[in-house]
Amino acid sequence: MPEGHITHRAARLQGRELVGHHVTVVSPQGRFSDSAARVDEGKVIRVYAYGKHLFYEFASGLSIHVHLGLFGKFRTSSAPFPEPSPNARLLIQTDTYEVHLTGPNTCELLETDEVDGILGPLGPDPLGEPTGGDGFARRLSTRKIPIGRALLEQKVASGIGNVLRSELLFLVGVNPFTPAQELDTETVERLWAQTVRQLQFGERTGRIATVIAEDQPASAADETPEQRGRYTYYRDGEPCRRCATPISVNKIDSRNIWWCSYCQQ
DNA sequence: TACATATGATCAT
DNA sequence: TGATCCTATGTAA
Repeated sequence: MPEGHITHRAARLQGRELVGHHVTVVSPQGRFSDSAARVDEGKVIRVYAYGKHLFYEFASGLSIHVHLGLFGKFRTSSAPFPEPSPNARLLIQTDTYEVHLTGPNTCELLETDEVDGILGPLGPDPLGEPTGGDGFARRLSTRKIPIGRALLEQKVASGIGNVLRSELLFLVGVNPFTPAQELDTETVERLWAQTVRQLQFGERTGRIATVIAEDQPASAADETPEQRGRYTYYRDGEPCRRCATPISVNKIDSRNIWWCSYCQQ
């Protein structure tokens, strides 16, 4: 589920319903109960995302910090509300709308300076700061590690996940194992521009889909949901949509990365 | 019933 | 590099 587009989309859609309202905050599962009680009946003044982090800011100055991790999911509903899962870590309700959160990596209550401590180390967010390309380039220029690894480091750019890193490197024609600092300026600029573009598209649609019309197969009936609309992700052994070379897969730091050995030399 | 797997990140060694 | 945390789902046994 969660790359940067998901948190930004969640912040936009949930913020529309929650900001300005006094909300009920509880933790059906129990592990966030003490914190929930401290903001229960409080007024939400802002819901925002930075990279993969999402914050609900209350008039009291306290903020709920959520990071979905690999398993976290939001479910939102209008009244009448469904029965909450007993695993729900967090449940936020107005009279007419609710946010239901399961499986987050992080769900904690923070003071303002603690929020700053979370945001401080993060690299530019392509959705929050589309003009952050210079900062992105600066951070890459000192890294000897493979670009495929650097893209997942949230201090390089915040919001890129495992789907997008494979797709981005295909779109700019770069081999994932190229040392980050060896990329030329023009390539890094194209990489940033694609990151902004793809995350913006994902924010609007709720899904990372990178394939342009002329590369789109006539029938996608035999494609899995993971493969659909993507050049490389989960397509190992399948023909490249541009050159028909079978897509390769390898591990970088125990996570799969897919690429085309012809288009990305 | 058990196991594998997943768009993440941290901490210990 | 490996262990660990978090949840849901699909497939194997």
